Amino acid sequence: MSTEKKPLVILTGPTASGKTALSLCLAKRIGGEIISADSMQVYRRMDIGTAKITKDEMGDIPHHLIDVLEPFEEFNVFLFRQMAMEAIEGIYERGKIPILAGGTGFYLQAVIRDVDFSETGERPDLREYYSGIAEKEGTEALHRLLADVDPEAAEQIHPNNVKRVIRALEYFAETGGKISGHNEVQRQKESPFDYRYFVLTDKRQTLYERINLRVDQMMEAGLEEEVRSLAAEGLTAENISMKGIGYREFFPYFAGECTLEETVEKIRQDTRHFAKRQLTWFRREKDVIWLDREKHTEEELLEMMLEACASLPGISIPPDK
RNA sequence: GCCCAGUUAGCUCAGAUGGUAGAGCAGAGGACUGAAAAUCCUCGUGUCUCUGGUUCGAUUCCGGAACUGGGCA
Repeated sequence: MSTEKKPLVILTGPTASGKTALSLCLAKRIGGEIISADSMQVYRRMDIGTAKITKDEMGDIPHHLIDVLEPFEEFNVFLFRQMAMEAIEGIYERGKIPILAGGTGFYLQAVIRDVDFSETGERPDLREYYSGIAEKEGTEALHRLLADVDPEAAEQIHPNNVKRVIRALEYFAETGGKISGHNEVQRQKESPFDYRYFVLTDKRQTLYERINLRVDQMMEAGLEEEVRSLAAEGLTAENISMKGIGYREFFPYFAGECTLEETVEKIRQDTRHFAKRQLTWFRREKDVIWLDREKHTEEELLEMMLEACASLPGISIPPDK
């Protein structure tokens, strides 16, 4: 038991698994504040498509990292980690427990494992240069460039995964070092937190049904209008915010390239695929506590969480009522 | 009732002048360390509708049946 580690609760799971509601219950019981670990809910005016929690639903539980950016602004892990760490510090000062809630596994990992991204930034010019090479000479040619400077990374990254090949090359150009080495160092790090990592899940079929239903509800709630007005602001498929599911699918429709029905079906498909990828990510994480809706009621799940959290440093869980 | 077309993987369809078949989508698994709701990798045996016939051998050719479209009455 390392006493200097700070308490941290993670509540995640695939999209539409019901994280939001559970996170509120938990926050109330353990005196927590919620930090959204979601790459899209940070954007203002993207409410329906991100299934963002409303002010009403929040009640008196403070929420962080929601509605903090304009949709044309960039966002990435580095920024997330920085903002999340600041929020966490503030929560400790208030004597509360931070609850990281959201479905972006990569972001969660950056905080839990204390991954340092500070030594290099983004170089749009380099990215453009390298993607030019990929286009003109082929992905294999680009991959060979990486093999020359960082054979380990080249071996780990598939030639077709141009985005990651570019990042590795960008890293080398910026620092003169190998990204494979950087990753190795970060992987060895011990977490600065005493954390409980909960993953909410359910039977695959149930999850998919819920996703389909939720997409319909989003459409009824006016998703199309939401995306239209964002597009009217000048946002295009190129903006990072518009890469979000439920947004990017509309652009071909606006351009007259497909029907609304096709668009909606595409959103359902993309969301299902996304949920599947999330599950793959969580399965790989160690130390996760699975909360299976197929086997337990919501009350039981909450009890399981409270029990697991009881041993966290500096926590006090008053009995219910 | 007659004529034509179709019936092949969960779906949409391709295909072999006869040697038991393959794409896309769906689905499944995986990777992931400054785009992560992103990006990328891997995985296809199914009574080729049924039934007779021809044939060494038929899902492929011929006959019949069923079903589904379309047309004519």
